[in-house]
Amino acid sequence: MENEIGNNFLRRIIRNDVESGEVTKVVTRFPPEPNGYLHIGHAKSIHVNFELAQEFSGVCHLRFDDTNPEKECQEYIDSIQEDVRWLGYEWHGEIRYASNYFEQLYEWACDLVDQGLAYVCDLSPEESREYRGTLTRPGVDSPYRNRSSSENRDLLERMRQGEFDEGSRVLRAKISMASPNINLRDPVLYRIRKHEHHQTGTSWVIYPSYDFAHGQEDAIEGITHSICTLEFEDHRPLYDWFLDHLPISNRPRQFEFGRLNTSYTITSKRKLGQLIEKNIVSGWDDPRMPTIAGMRRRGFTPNAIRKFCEMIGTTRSDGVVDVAMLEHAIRDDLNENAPRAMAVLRPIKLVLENLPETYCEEFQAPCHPNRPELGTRKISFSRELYIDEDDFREEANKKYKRLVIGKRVRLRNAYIVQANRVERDADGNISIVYADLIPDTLGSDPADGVKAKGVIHWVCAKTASRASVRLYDRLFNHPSPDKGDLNFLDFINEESIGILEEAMVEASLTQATPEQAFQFEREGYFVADRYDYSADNLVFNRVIGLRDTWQKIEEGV
RNA sequence: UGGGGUGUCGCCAAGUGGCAAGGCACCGGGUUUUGAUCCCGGCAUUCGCAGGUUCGAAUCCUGCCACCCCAGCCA
Repeated sequence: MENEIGNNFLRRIIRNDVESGEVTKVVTRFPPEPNGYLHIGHAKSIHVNFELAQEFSGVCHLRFDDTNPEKECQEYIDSIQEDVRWLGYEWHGEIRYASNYFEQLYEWACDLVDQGLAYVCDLSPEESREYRGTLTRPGVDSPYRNRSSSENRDLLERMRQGEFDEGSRVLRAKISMASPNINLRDPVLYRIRKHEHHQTGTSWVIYPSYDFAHGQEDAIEGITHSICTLEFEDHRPLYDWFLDHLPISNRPRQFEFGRLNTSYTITSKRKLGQLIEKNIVSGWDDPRMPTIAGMRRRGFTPNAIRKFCEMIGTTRSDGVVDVAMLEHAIRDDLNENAPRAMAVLRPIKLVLENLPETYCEEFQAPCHPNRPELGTRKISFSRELYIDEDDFREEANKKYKRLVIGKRVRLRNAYIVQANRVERDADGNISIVYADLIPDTLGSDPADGVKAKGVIHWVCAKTASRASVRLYDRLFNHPSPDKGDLNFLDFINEESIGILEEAMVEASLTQATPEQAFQFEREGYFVADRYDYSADNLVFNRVIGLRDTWQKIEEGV
């Protein structure tokens, strides 16, 4: 297994711990705050935590770090659980909540107070900021720093009783205002928030801070390896400080890895929220969103997302992963697993004039060219077909391998045809191409030896169904839309969605199920929309196009 | 100018003193009833830079440079 997915520093650390007997049962956790939808960056974290636990026969918890009721709600709790499950992971035991431990956390706070290691501070938020100092200047002790334990205890209890206003007091650890690590300058442990909590209702008006909660939550749950992202590295001394000074026997240890950044993508919850507010996208699950829900609706598979996470590795360096890698992951999965079908996105009619009006034939076409075990599906063929307007030109150079007047082309899974002439509509656009079917070319080359240059897809006009096809593309046209001073809103790709209402698809596609993915041959991978697809309202989303070297050639000319 | 990190091909990433894996992207060629897939080949004399130690350094030492994170009663 380790050869399969390579090596990384976390795996090495855990392996050492297990081999040395330091750790007997590996326990990790994925600890999201329920204040938004999960995105591709979370997927990496989920993957890291669950896979590591699995690899070492351990377990992984799902814990909601719900210490800030103002930003959290049940909708997010529900969506997060759904997304984790959809990705294919099952957490160990019940869902955990930081709020399950509020009483214990409070007791520990009292403990610190009794030890003279925490105090109630009456500084306002503004004053507090001034006393904290700056990156280069040490902080100054709060005038309330030396209150007696009993006074602190009294004040803390009254904070809990709701006697004081929000912002008027906090409980702080007494560490050092001169620490070069700003997180150690008497950090806040509890703040007053008279806000209903989605889990605990109105039973609390004071809430623990992240720093005071996280390590202790880990200890309570017996977490052995607490894995988080790099920005928490400066908090580790504090994480350890609480464990050192509280009556806790478990020793979880924190390790940090580099957050995922992907080109042409933003993952800031605030900014993603703005896209929704400004109606640039339809919601958290818009198929262009980098959220798990969005990617799911777009047609990504859990398998592809997991593969992607393996591909990018886990390190302590922070870089930007090319979104092309993500695109590769989904193409790779769908190429292997998606059944093929034919769909004409921009139809023009092809009439085979040498066939009788009533001509009708049926073929069995393989569902997958490289996997015969996936079976076949029935496709029908008649005098009138639809082909894509891009697949016909009245004249073209020899690089163009599709249908041209006087030339031949193979109809995928069917006969070779030769174009004769066109008919135009009132606007002068080609509306019908007339052609002849070359007899006896089903599964073999023409008797006259004149082969077809290329292959195009088609659908039978008699049996095809109209479908709505949504062509999605990258949401941004800049590789780092929110880097530095850039405003991501300036780089919205206006062509990130294109809706084709008149696509024509082969009859078998009326039998799809929502979220089923197909390769529309020569076009790309498409998925039946999770919500809007039904047998009488065919709606497909383009997940990703096929690799297109022809387009490169054309653009290069 | 304080503290904590990171620097290996365009991107991700192995490598942990013995002579630069792999993937993505890209470029050639072959197969092909998808201009797809697949297959074959190419793609870092060099590891941020400069010194030093060593028979030997991406790996050890010294100095420098660049970039990221931290001054929420957010997580």
